[in-house]
Amino acid sequence: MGISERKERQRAELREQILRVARDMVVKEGFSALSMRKLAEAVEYAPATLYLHFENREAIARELCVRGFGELLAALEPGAKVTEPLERLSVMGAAYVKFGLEHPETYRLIFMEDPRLSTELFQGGSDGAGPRSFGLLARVFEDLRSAGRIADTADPGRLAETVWAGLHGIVSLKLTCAAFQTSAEKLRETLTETLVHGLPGLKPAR
Amino acid sequence: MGISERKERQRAELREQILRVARDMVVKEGFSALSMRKLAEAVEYAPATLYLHFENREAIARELCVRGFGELLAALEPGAKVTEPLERLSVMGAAYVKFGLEHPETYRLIFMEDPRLSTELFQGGSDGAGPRSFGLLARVFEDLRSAGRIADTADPGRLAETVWAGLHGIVSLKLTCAAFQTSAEKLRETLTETLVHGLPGLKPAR
DNA sequence: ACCAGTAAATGAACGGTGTTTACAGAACGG
DNA sequence: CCGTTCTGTAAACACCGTTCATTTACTGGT
Repeated sequence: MGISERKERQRAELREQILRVARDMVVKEGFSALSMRKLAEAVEYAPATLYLHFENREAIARELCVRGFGELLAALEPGAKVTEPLERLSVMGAAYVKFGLEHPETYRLIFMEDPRLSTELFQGGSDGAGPRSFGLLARVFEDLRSAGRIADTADPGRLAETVWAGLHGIVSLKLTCAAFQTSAEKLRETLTETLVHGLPGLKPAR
Repeated sequence: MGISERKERQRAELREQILRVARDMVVKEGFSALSMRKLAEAVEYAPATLYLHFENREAIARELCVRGFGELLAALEPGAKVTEPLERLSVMGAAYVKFGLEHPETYRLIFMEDPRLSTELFQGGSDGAGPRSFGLLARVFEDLRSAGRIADTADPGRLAETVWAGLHGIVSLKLTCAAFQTSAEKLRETLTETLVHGLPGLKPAR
């Protein structure tokens, strides 16, 4: 009875091929250039065939989102192993920014296009790539707190969200407003450094 | 010879009406819902007529961008009058975030769509809304430095870019990833507070 | 070996999109 | 009054995502 298995395999294979080609199109020319007709042409099937494997264009984009986020998570994981929390913050932040700049269209797809594309990434208890990667960042501050190195009143979750927002701001501004002069890496450095130590040499008003 | 002036006036009026209706469409349903045909229908002209007033759809979007940024600048200006620099940072930051959340589609158009839409905003010496509003933020740190309240070595421009990126990160994440739990205003507060004073009660590793 | 039934694939259509162009009409200056 | 200039448009072009009736291919059962 290996025959239906082969069919299942072929089905999965085509699905995979569609996603591969779709990914290429997005990476090369952005999400808006992902056309169902061109995609069908590229995989050498009729447009209607795509709808046997995906509900619609958005479903393809969602799948690309999930996989893209998986890559982002993978890019963050090495840095998460650094022991010293503040150094870890630095390394992971740099990895995040690097990923965003090296995969601009993937990053756009996940974080800058339609909210519907990314919602599923960020729900579901603590499994799911979204909460997982967020957890990696939050642990920096949990570790600092449990080591008594920051105030007990500090909220690790909120600090992590703040850092994430800052990193995202750097990447996404670089991707849309070429105007910013400072390099992304220097901005990232200033961000983490200043978030940790405050403004250099700050004195109160007198 | 008031006749050609009247024509000129009528021409400008139609142009303005097109922009008004286009703005409404964008504000209500987002940039992607801005259709030349629907726009033509709404102003009761044939689609081709729109091309007598704008080069193409993108040109309309660019104009909306410029005006939207003008509104943002106007929203920032009151806060820029606050004397105490750190309080000014707080007030302006809050105004920025408020603007982004209250005009999501305008904000998206300026900062999260095609880079081509916003490029012109950020060039041209120190005139232009882009550099002007950036200057407002940079002055916070210039003032701090010239008052001897932060280190001479601190770079006001870089600090301003960092803050801007952080604020933008907060707004744009709120607009695309509903996932984030903390409210935008609390994130903004944490961002500025922490950027100024560093992590609360930080002690070095021992 | 044939037949029924199922799954895969498609051609053609529907209703949209931005944009161009050839043409019509009105209004104006001389 | 005529010729030019400006305004406006219908029609077409080349796309787009999606649906559906129909055909094709194949497989399990007789």
